[in-house]
Amino acid sequence: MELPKAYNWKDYEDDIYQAWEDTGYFNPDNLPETHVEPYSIILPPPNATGTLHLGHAMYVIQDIMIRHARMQGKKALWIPGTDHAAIATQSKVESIIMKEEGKTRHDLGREELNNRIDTFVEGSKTTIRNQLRKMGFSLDWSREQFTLDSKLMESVQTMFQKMAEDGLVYKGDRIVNWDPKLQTTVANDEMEYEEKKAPFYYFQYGPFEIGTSRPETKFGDKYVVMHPDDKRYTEYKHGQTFEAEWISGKITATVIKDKSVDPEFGSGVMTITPWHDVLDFEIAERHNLDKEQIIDLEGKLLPIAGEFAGMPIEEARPKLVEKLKEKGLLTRVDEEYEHNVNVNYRGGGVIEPQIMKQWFVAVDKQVMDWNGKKMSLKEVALDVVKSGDITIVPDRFNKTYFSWMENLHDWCISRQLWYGHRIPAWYKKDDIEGVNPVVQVDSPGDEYYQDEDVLDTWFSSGMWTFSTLNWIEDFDFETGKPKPGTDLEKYHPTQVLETGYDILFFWVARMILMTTYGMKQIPFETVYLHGLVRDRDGAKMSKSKGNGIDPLEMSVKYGTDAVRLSLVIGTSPGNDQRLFEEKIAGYRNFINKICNIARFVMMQLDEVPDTMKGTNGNPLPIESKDLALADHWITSRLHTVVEEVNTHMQEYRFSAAAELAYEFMWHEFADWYIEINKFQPNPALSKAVLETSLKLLHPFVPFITEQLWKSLGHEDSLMVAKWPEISETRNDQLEKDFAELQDIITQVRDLRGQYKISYQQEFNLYTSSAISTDDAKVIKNMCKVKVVEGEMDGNTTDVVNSRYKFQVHLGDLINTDEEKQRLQKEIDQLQKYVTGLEKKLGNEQYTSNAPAEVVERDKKNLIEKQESIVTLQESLNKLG
RNA sequence: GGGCGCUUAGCUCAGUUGGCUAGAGCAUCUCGUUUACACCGAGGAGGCCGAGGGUUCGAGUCCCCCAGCGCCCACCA
Repeated sequence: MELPKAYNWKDYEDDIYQAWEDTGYFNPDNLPETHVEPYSIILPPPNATGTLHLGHAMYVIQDIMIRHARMQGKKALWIPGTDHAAIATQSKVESIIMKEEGKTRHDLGREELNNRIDTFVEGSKTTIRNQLRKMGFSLDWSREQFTLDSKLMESVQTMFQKMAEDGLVYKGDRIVNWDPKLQTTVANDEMEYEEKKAPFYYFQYGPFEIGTSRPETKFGDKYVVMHPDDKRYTEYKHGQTFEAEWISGKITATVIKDKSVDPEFGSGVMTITPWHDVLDFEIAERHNLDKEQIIDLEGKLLPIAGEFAGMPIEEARPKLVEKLKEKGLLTRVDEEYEHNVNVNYRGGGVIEPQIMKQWFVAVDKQVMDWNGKKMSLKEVALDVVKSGDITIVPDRFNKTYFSWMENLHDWCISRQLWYGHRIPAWYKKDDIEGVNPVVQVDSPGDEYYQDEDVLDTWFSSGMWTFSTLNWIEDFDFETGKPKPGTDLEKYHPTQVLETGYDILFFWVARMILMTTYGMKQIPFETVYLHGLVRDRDGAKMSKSKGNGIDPLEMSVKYGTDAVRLSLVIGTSPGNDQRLFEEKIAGYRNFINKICNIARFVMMQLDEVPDTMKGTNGNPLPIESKDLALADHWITSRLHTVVEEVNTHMQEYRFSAAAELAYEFMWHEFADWYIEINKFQPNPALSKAVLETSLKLLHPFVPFITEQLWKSLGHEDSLMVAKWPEISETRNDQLEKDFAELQDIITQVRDLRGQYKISYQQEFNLYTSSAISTDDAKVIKNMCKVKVVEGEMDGNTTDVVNSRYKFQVHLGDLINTDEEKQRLQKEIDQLQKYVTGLEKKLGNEQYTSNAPAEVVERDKKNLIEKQESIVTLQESLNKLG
């Protein structure tokens, strides 16, 4: 097949992807029978909120692992899917509706809103599917999943029911993070802090001075709390009461002593508002104090606030301060106070803690059977990582995982949204408070109504590795094991979870909790955490900043393969990377290089009889005795590279693996071997080396390698070609011999350049000892010099074992001053090195403690360099 | 307050269990278009591996300490 000089990915990529899909190999059921051992990865589902960004392009790591496993003859399964992302999706659609129609969700009603969201989500899913295809991901589309599909819906609700039966899910009064804007609770880790400057007020409260940045919560305060050891307040005893003039007249307040108060902060005394502050809530729980609601769910003050009732807090605050000031209770104000405001990171409002009835997962209740012990969810989650059943790459995240898991509190899983998995709890219609639920998937009857809330989206995502493998049907709840012969049995636990480190807590930790409970298995053997993709200045990419790089735009401009390589090379797990266009362009050049290498090889093949072309899939013809040094060398190098790439792949060092294959292909195969092939052709070997290189590169750059594979006449896809295995035939001596030859060539070229000898001129080259005719030919052609054979000692020697001494007689061409300087500099450098080596070798501790081969190498090195110095010194002397 | 990471060539970054005279890409400079490729080839210059201590025959790599940058968690009445 004829290939163009420059590779035009646009002409190939879509067709190649279509051809892959046509083979059916993305589905492991269709793989040849030789593929036996299961290997599975579940794609972390992108949110169905629109389009994919560059972060999602990091899925390429998973494609590399899957393609690698598939070529290794495993039954490789990679399941795609999308997440309904309840709060993110609902608020996105709500804001669209508000913008376009000026309506709220309450105007539409629950059913209509969900219909609108479904339509939106369908559109997103189509876009996402196309984007994933465009990136060349070998996903099994026949097993595609969506977190709200009916089977998954049933799985989630069944899980809820099971957990409720085991007492792991309960309903309770808890202080929760309430978002008055989106009208929902927010998980702790869904909040972010915004630093704000706000006045900090000090008020007289009975005999105490108290400080607050939130005076509007103080209406119901009737406790003052201080540290038990605070010497300033020893005269006040725990439980003692006192009278105080406050907002609406005299009140009776109680002294509480609690260690959670920091005596250094403010006056060391504070009043508490248990209903609207997490810490205050805990103090109130400890001492059994009354709790009173001050602010409603809309963020407005309740009747307890008297004349301020009904006001939003921002409005009430200054007015209340004014009133207290008039009463003479305001003692001072700190205008420069900086504090953090909690904000819903999903684009919601300022969080107002509230006490509400919510559903929780109990993480400390010991009801799980694990390794013959009763353990809690938390204990199991800690155990599986501590015991090494789950490995986190890079391992420094173990520490982060442990500290997070150890501090985990019961997890609030109910959300006041309309979109998502509705909680399968049912109340009698007269049970308005919702205190006696029946928990089951289906409605117990007409006299019941269902809980209004939906589940936190991490509850369903936490089940992702097994819910996507048809857990609801294929898990035998009687035996606690997957049914034999099912996907669930074959592919679970999955091999790897590959995701960004930013959701280690959000997601990875919850998957471990949910899976050890639901499957009695770990969800995955290895967690590979990649870094975040940033712009060239290290800033996070975001739409609002406009510094984002659209992966698809880059794919069109430089080809998908180039984008994929740029995301892999030069990166390491857990560390952020900076990506910019020039980097992608650099890899585009490499893709073009591969294409041209193949073109050269094919042109060469066309010029030789078919019998010399080698046959498809044959092992390298390394055994042949007729090979020239270059042939031996490239073969040996290839084996070395294969071995090292394999090690890198095994150790999850994808950057190193890709870089090595890249280096070999370009700077060894193309720059040296192919150059030599121009006058010493070996098309069969060229082809074999090319094919093995294509295999090594395929997981990284699947499109170009597949295209060339087909061009080389292969029927079946490169996807299922046999991955190159480690070979015994590498030969270090050969590699060294060739390195010497390279060195000679470099020297000669250098001299030729130095004395301005043009290609047309000839200059004679004498070697001081025998050199094989093959090598002489290589030198002659690579350097464009004439090799005078008459000066050799007659016969060619065995190329493999010959040693060279090399000397160039340049006669009149030499510019003595320059040459003297050059030689002297070189001698000085070498002398320095030799002195260092001698000192090293003179040290007995070194010679006896260092590995023998290292010492040996140093000794050999020393002799060589000493010889070089002598030679150089001779040359210098000759110049006078 | 607790924890983690980064600091290596002008820029972006690799560097595995300590062991060849510390690497790559881009940028730069010199030379070169002989039909695989100018999205190219040959070569050069450019580094007290953040500072300071320590362990070791030997440290970019391990330990301690410091500095700058970044991130996570907790707290902020």
